[in-house]
Amino acid sequence: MHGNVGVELGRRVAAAVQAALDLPVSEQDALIRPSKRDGVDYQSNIAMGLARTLGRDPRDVAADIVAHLDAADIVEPPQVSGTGFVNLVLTDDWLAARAGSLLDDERLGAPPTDSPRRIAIDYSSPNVAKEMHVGHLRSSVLGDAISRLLRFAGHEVVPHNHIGDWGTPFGMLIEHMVDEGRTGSDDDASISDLNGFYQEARKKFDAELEFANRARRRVVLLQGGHQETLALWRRLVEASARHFEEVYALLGIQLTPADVYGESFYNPFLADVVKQLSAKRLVKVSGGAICAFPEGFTNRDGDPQAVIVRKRGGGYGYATTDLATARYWIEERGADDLLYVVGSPQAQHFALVFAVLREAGWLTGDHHAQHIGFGTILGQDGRTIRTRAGGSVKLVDLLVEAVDHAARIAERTALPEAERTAVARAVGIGAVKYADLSGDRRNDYVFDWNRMLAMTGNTAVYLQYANCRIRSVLHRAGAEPAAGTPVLLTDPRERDLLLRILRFPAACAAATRDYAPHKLCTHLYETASAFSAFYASCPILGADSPQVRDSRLVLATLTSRVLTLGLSLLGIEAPERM
RNA sequence: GCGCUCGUAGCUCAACGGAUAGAGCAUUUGACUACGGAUCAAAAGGUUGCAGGUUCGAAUCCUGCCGAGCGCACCA
Repeated sequence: MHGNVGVELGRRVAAAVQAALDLPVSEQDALIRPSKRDGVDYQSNIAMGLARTLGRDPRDVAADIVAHLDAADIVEPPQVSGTGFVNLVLTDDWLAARAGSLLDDERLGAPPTDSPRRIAIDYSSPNVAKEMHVGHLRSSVLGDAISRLLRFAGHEVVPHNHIGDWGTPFGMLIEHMVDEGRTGSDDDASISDLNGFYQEARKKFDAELEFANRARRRVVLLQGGHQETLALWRRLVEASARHFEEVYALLGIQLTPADVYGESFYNPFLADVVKQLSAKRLVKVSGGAICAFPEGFTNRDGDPQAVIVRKRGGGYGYATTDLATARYWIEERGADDLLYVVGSPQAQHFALVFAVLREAGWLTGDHHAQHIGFGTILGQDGRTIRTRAGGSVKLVDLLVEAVDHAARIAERTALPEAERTAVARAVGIGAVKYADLSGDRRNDYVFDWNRMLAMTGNTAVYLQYANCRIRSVLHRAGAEPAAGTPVLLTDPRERDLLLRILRFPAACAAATRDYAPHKLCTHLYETASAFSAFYASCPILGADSPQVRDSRLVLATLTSRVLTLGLSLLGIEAPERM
């Protein structure tokens, strides 16, 4: 019995098609869909398609399938309806038995994949010496949620944080450190205001020719491995790393210092990448630069689109780094798949890089490389979000503000101070992350405190609150129901809720397959809504009989576990009380 | 100019080629000494940007327009 109800039904229907029509079809071909018809749980849409190839009446084909369907242990006798739909209704007995068996299943019915892969995923990617800003929020939040989902599905996930720690800005920064005398070993704290330090250096770089020249020479020293320069560079990187860790801790992002593979890491491989591409005759010199011209891309003049792998002056750009990165993860680390959680504007860049990788043979048909693009966070004015002064919004400021907003909500609770602080954090951070995850990632969205902290509708707070109500009831009940407690479906809302709970595996699978956390969000919201309806009309502790009370405690327990597990897969906390 | 993404209720968003396109907010109307009302139930709200096409069936796939955003050689 497959944990995903739709998959199990698909197998049964596929077997029926085989038996009735002697046609080989897969469980996917069975086209099992949750039905919107009243009183129908699932439907199979397979008969209409088969009827065409068979030259038969779709209703007859459907009737044939139904006649051969071996699923009486799961569903009521199926009905053919409309133009050839097969309507499936799960039996109450089967539903109740499933509920009982989920009680001691940590995964709530979601089976691990039967084809686990090693997946290298690139997300977050902040820049050294620059404070993290809202521009890094979506990549961090989405990448983290997708990583958690993939790991839960049973894949080996290797995150790598591709930080910007190399290149021309570092000559400028290091030279500024020297000018300011911030070279002593006890000066680390003095670079804590990273943004300010960067801006000072930038200003000086633009204004003073002499400084600019020194900065350029310093880049050469850095890339040439000059010891003192490298030592200063490392101090910058370390100061930044501390800052990243603070933000990740506050935001609940799982990236650690061990996951950092910055641009500098790939530096030793760049020359060889160009050499190999050259040996494969995939590059030529154009305008003084060494370029690849992958098939099928044209630039604005209608000429082949260049991917510059070595710049005119001999330096390397980000395309080369990305090529080296991909090659490293595939060849050195044995990755099957490469995922990049990077904003949609980079779509063409990745298409070009993937094309070059395939032409070079580094990426083969066995590998799956995908750019997981996402839309921009907009301000109330519908433009890219900025501070009133026009600068980029610091991520820490944004998160602190989120926690402050949430603290105002938590103020009227009677919780002890320490717990209230933790709740404010869970609610505030959860609101920000959920706002980022609950819509299709491709869409831009407008950042709006009121909407993301709303206590009704599809928000993290609503889910967290629903869970707290359940936890409160369970706490009052004294003990959680034991595995094997019989479930009785005495009210339609109990059945609705249970059916929803049993669809959790399908929601997880869809969210994972499409790298679409919002599909899980939608499901959690529907689960919480179904619980609220159940809760409003089905007394749990005050149920008419001990049997019904215990049965409802099972439903409440399972609901709480769906919400808690689901939120955790999104990287969001579910407090006991709030 | 070429390419990519998007256009769904007043607003914010769902909908794996399937039946009568669904939620929330806002609006209107009901329900309660309430296991946490931060709730539930119901009404109203749509020519899915426009026009063709493919299909038994299209918001979804194809083509052309209209509109929005982004990208298209040495910043990453």
